Amino acid sequence: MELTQRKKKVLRSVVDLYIRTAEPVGSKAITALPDMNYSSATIRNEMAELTTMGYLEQPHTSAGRIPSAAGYRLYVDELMMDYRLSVDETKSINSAIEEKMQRVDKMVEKVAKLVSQATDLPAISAASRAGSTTVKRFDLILAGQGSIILVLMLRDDQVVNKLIKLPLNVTEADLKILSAVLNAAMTDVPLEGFTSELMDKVMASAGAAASLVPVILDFTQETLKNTGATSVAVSGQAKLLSLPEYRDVDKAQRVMDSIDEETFANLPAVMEGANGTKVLVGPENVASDLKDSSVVMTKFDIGDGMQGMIGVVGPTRMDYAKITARLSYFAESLSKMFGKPETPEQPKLPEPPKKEE
Amino acid sequence: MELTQRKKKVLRSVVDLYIRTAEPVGSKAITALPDMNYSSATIRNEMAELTTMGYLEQPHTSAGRIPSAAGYRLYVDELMMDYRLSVDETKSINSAIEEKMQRVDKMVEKVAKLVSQATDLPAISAASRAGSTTVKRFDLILAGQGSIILVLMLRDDQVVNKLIKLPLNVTEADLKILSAVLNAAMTDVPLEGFTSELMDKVMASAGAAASLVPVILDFTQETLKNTGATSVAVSGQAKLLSLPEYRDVDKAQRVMDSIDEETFANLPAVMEGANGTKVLVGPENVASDLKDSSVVMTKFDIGDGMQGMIGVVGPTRMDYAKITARLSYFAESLSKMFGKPETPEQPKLPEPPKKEE
DNA sequence: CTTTAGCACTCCATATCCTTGAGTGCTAAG
DNA sequence: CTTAGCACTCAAGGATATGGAGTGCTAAAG
Repeated sequence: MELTQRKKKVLRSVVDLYIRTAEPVGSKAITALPDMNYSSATIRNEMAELTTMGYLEQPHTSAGRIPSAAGYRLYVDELMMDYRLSVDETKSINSAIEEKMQRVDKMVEKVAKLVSQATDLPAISAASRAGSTTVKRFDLILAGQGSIILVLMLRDDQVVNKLIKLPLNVTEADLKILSAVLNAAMTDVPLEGFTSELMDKVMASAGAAASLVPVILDFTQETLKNTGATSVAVSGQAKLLSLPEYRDVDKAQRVMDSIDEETFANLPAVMEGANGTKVLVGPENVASDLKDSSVVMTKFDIGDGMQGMIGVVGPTRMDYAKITARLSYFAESLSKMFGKPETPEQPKLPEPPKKEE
Repeated sequence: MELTQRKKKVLRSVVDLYIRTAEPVGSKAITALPDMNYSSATIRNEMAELTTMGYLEQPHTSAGRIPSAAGYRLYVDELMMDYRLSVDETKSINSAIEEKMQRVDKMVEKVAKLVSQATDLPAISAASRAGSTTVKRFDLILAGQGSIILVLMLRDDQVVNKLIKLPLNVTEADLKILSAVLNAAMTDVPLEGFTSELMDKVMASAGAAASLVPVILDFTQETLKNTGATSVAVSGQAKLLSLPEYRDVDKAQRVMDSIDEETFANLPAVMEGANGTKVLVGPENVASDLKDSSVVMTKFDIGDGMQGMIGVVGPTRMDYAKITARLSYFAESLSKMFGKPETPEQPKLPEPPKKEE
């Protein structure tokens, strides 16, 4: 059965009001709204039908109505009005983003904090490398007696290093040989390719510095493993506590516990395919403790083949329009910031001169 | 006025009981204790005196007593019995620590989580470099056209790197010259020494690769600045909510908000001088929102001239004996783990053979 | 056929009162 | 100095009343 225009209007009003007040909405409150030229009785009839249709619920006979999960779903998909960010909001989001962010996990942490501040809700932020990488280049630096610095440059131009200290006398020349061997044999080898035969082969031809090989390859494997990993950060859990739905400490705790890094470690997977912002209303959540909370999330681009995700957790009664708007804006700004290829301090590329400053 | 032996015993019992039950302790509960061969009336007299002396408090006339801040202080300083960790406890702490920890900030995060799990309280963990370091060695690696990897080895053997991409053709030879210049001029120079004269001088003698110099020195300064910074992590805030003193949501929120990274960023400073474990009881805390919570913290050694700190936040009624024991054990284990110079996979140092396994 | 005024009814929230019991302080006897 | 005894206090919890917001239904009006 299709919803009449008026039913939609009533439903939207109920959800809007409930989002604002967190109290069951009565027919009278609806009639008070501008643009609602019906008596409370009419609204009551409409609300009664919306209830039987499953979009509204009644906590008890003589209370107002609250939206059901289906009601929220419909609201999110069709009913809610676009929320336009105010200049102040975009400004504060922008200024928040402009802070310097250096390493990926620091960045993830910062972003989580910023999103939480911008939405006044607990936020999570994650970044993960799409596929696994390989090593593009090995370098070995002799750095004093018994100290060797291993520098790995990965396919995606990420560079990692490790200081190796061995009570072992190796010469510059030995290292040259070893690095040549490594570069010949182990570059472009994915993690799965680290077979013991291959490693033995390297070992055999490594020359004087052979005893370094195990350390080097261990570290390399470790690195390849890690760069595939997701880093996740959570911020602002305590914000839940100021919302009336989480006055119940136990509930709050359960929710806060499930907003843990692990629970969301696989969320980027959930985002797979979906583009734009995704909303999970109450029971649509997998984690049982989130069954009466909602999650809003968006992905963004970090460049270098990495994927980022930001999201917030809040009561099912959250201001979806506002929150999704802020989140999308955030994601867009972040994509703009990171998505581009890195070109820092470049001494002005020869570009067609433009007038705009 | 000195406390009699019996008063101390009573006070200790009250604190112990209150820690266990979180309920005001009555005279009868005390008499029920083993080793308390006095009637409730006697205990009442003692308790009355302890109250006038300021060690105990009465929520209202007809309630039992709870320890005052002064009471806790005395308890922590003199009264509490040493808590011996059970084998299970040390085991679980050890196994928790044994997980691999790689980078400093990852480590800090992990430790916070572990401590929180071990104590069932919100935990913070911080690490900071004592003084500022200098660069021990510059290396430049040519990694394809326009890509140069800068590798800095710091005084404390920490190694950092940065990939520099410039649309610029430099040769291996150019880099050799540049790195020689850098190593000659900029090693062992503290952050304050980065004067513009010095930097100009380097720039002048840098040869073909001069345009790299600003990027390199910027990054170097940035690095020196950062390594001095403290990294802090918090974990397990939600654990507060299961404690009766934080049933009051507002209070819980205030406390959780003040267990923020920033508030504790300067805590390592508080630990300055103090060695061993430090306990801040209720009003002894600076942050006003922590005035009725307590903080227990310990520092540990990370080696490389770094200082670490772990701490927990909880109700004033926390099991100080148990918590300090666990924390100290944690700190010791961490110190053992990090404090030593790193000597991995070392093929057995020649040591006087010992029988103990 | 739709809308609306009117009214009886429901039921939660809040306030009020009462009871119960743990715990105290004091006194007087051991 | 210790302890039994007793009157007193006061928070916590249960029971009961009351007010009010909101509903559903009916019947009249548009």
